Amino acid sequence: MPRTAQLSKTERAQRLIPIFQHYGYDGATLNKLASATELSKASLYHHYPKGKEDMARHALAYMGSLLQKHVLAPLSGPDPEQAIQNSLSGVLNYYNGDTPICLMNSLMLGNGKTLFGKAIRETVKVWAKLLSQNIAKTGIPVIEAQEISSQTIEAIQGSLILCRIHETDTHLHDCIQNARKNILG
Amino acid sequence: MPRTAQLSKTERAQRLIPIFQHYGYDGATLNKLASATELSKASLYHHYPKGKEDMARHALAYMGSLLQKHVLAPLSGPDPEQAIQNSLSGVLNYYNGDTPICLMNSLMLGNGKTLFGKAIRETVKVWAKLLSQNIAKTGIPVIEAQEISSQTIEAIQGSLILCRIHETDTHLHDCIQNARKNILG
DNA sequence: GTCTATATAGGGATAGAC
DNA sequence: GTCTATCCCTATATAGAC
Repeated sequence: MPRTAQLSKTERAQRLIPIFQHYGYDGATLNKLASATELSKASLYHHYPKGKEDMARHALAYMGSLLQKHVLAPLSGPDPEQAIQNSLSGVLNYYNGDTPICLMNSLMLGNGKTLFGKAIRETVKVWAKLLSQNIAKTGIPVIEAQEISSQTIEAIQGSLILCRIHETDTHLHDCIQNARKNILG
Repeated sequence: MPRTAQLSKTERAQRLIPIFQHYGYDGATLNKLASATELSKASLYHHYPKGKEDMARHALAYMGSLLQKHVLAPLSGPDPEQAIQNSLSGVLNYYNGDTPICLMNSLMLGNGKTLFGKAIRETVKVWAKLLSQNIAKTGIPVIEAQEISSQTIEAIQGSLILCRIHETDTHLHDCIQNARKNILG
């Protein structure tokens, strides 16, 4: 355990994330990022030599690790129905604010899309594939399982949009409830 | 018909919109907006005295008029099932690119959210209310109709996110197909 | 590893000629 | 109604002291 820095790498990522979520890549200024981390702009460059791009990359990587932990890893369990159940619950832990926001979505505009669009696309593909495989394992035809998987992820993303618009978390919770019903009966 | 300007107000709005859609409010620079309209930055200020805020406001207003025409007006028809059918078809006309993008969604970050968040929220509320009223008129209990309406708009927004990520329009078309089935059987 | 100070570019916005 | 030229400010990034 390094005892040198005031904030650990993880803690810094946790401070950077809300800025990118609320302002997007182009709207996230170094002044905002410096305030959030309680560092000077120059100090930020010590930790993130390539500047804002590095900061966003680390923020995205940290959220990627949380997605892995809460949403994707559960989909590798032995029992498909339990796996889906756990993964859907994990979605609520992954998107966990009063008004939950998807960092990947916030980074899909302007320079953010140019820099991270490909990585985000691949992440979403992995999620959709793992979910569809589990749905198929419950006895649903593969083609149909793929459709349900895709619709589920779309519903989650859509609910997050409405959460952002109405500044609430109810749409996401309702969405997960519906997903449970639709997939698991 | 004024024959003075090279581009009409509507034509200018049509040029500004893609910039705000792809870059968001903060990412849409005056240089990009000037290029898109084939005007100098100074000329833009003649048409939009308050600058970028005015440009985004006009872009949003123009898309609002299209939403009214394609999606909302049909919901005032006499036959609720036909109204829903026409409105869902209208959604495909409203979001009409190779990779359809929602301007309101692109403006829900950073300064865009500060400036237009309230107006966007009200627009979505109107849409949800009109849709739910029509669903209720088909004989579905009001509470349930509200849920279906909300879920439909969420599904549309979610499908647009996936269209943006995968650079396609298929998710939106599939979404509208499913909405037809879900609501109209 | 942190900071102040600074360099350089680009952003939004305006003046004023045509 | 359009433009060039300009202004001021902020944004990103770097230099170099501590």
